[in-house]
Amino acid sequence: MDKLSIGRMAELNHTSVQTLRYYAKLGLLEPEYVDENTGYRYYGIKQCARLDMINYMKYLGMSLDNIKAWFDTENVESIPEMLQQQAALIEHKMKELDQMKKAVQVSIKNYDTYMNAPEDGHIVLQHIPERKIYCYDSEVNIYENTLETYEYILRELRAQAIVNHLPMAYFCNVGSIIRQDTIEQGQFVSTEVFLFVDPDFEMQAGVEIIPEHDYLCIYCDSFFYEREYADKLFDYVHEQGYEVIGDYICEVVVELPVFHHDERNMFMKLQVPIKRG
Amino acid sequence: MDKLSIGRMAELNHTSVQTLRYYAKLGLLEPEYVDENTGYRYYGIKQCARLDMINYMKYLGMSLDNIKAWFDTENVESIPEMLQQQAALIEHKMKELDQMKKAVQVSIKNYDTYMNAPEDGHIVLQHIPERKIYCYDSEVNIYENTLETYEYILRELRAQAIVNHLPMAYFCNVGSIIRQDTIEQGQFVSTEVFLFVDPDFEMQAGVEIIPEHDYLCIYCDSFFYEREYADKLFDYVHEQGYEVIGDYICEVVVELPVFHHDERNMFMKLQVPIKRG
DNA sequence: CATAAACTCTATAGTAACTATAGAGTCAAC
DNA sequence: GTTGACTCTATAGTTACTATAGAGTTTATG
Repeated sequence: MDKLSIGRMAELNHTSVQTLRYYAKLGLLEPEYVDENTGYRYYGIKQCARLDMINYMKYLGMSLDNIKAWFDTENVESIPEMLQQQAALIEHKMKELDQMKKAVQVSIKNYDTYMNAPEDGHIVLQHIPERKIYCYDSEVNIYENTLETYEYILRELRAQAIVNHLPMAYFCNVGSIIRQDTIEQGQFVSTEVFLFVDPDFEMQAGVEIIPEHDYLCIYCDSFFYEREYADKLFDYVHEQGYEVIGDYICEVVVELPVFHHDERNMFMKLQVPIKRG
Repeated sequence: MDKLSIGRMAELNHTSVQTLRYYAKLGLLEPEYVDENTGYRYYGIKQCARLDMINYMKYLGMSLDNIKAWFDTENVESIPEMLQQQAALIEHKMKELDQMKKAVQVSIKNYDTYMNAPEDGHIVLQHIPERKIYCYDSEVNIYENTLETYEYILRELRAQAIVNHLPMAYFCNVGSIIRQDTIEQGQFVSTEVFLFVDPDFEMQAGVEIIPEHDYLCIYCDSFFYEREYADKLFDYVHEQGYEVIGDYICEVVVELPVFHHDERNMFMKLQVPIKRG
């Protein structure tokens, strides 16, 4: 008496008939009574308790397999431990999401920069606050070689970043750097690439701070024009009587998911810190 | 020249050969050159750019299908919009995780209460701070009927909670309530069940506050002994000359995932607010 | 009581983003 | 020329279900 058909049971518990059949198959929740002739499943109302527990454990992020194993052992003492594990798991997922959120925010900011960038080739003066980067020295001059070398160097930077457990999120904002002394020697040579990290990222080998400064900036939409545009930038610096007071940076603002033969399509912001000479 | 075998390409990009084959099959990243005779895939180093973009978009939470659709349209203008969508999605997931975290914390707290509970049948005086509950009146006396009726009433409470968009998280902490006036009439009758909600849960129909008070409490490990234990509690109240100053509450502290015939196995904390008479 | 509508059964395929395997063929080095 | 490492296709498995087909059962209505 008081047996519930599978449909009614599903309805009462806001689930589907298929789900109940699936649970029955897994041995997670077997109907109280099964008609031998028709194979019809009939549940007792008290079985809702077990279904509630399944749903609750599912909600805590456990897999059906785990839940079943749980029910099979019926070990009450280890409940707090498993709850602690779930708490840790949730904490971990939250951190991941936090990283993702940051990554998206950086991308939004960068696309905004891209959309509102001054005309290509136009030089602008801009105050840029302090930034933190994670640098990798490839010991190969980026500008002596092709886009292919650059790709290899980027792979190495990434490998380094992975080895040092930097979150994936940072990978959307890379750049290359030419040191002040190299520039002063009139050379356009760089062996270092970097990625921007959070201001609160811990200091360690490879991590350095780029101080706040006034920068002269020029935007450039192709890897192949960087040199040309940078020359223009430095010409301007000298023409206007500015003095270079730090490293030159080529920041990749966005990479556009539009490919010419699968090649990178980058939008870069070339920048050099200056003061009135 | 400079073609990468699938293994090398996988290695450079910290992914697996199968993944690359899978992407090729989906048309997401097709090798630059495929040997007609052997079917061997060969990639160009520049194709890493596309793979980077795939990984980045994946990291933002997009599906491969979406990514492909994206590449196929190559619509740069809608990038900010899609980034905003991803941001919203992440925000939503974070809220969900937050609820889960709360649920786990409540469970941890409850199991702690359970593990450290005074001896079964022992009466203790305890100060309990203000709590907020979401109440549902079934209009059926819980104590006149069986566990089965209780199950049905719980289903109704849950249905109500779902209609009112209460998060699932709250469902791990339910109880029933007997109003003060009913008790004063010497009746042990309740038609109301509830679930605890966050202190910051918005006030609405069904939500009420249980004020802070000193409570006499007794713990009980079976649905069937509630009446008996509650009697004991009230006897004690009178013996000791206390005065009941609010509603009686039967709080289900934990439900143990140990089933006798799939039945609920509850650990309850019966509590009545009092003052010195 | 007959019929129709609603329900249930089993079995199979599909979902997403891969991983794992078998069995056959290919490449690079010694 | 042989070995070992690599790659190919094709298939099955993963999770927690959903969807479907085709057959049988229960319930409501006339």
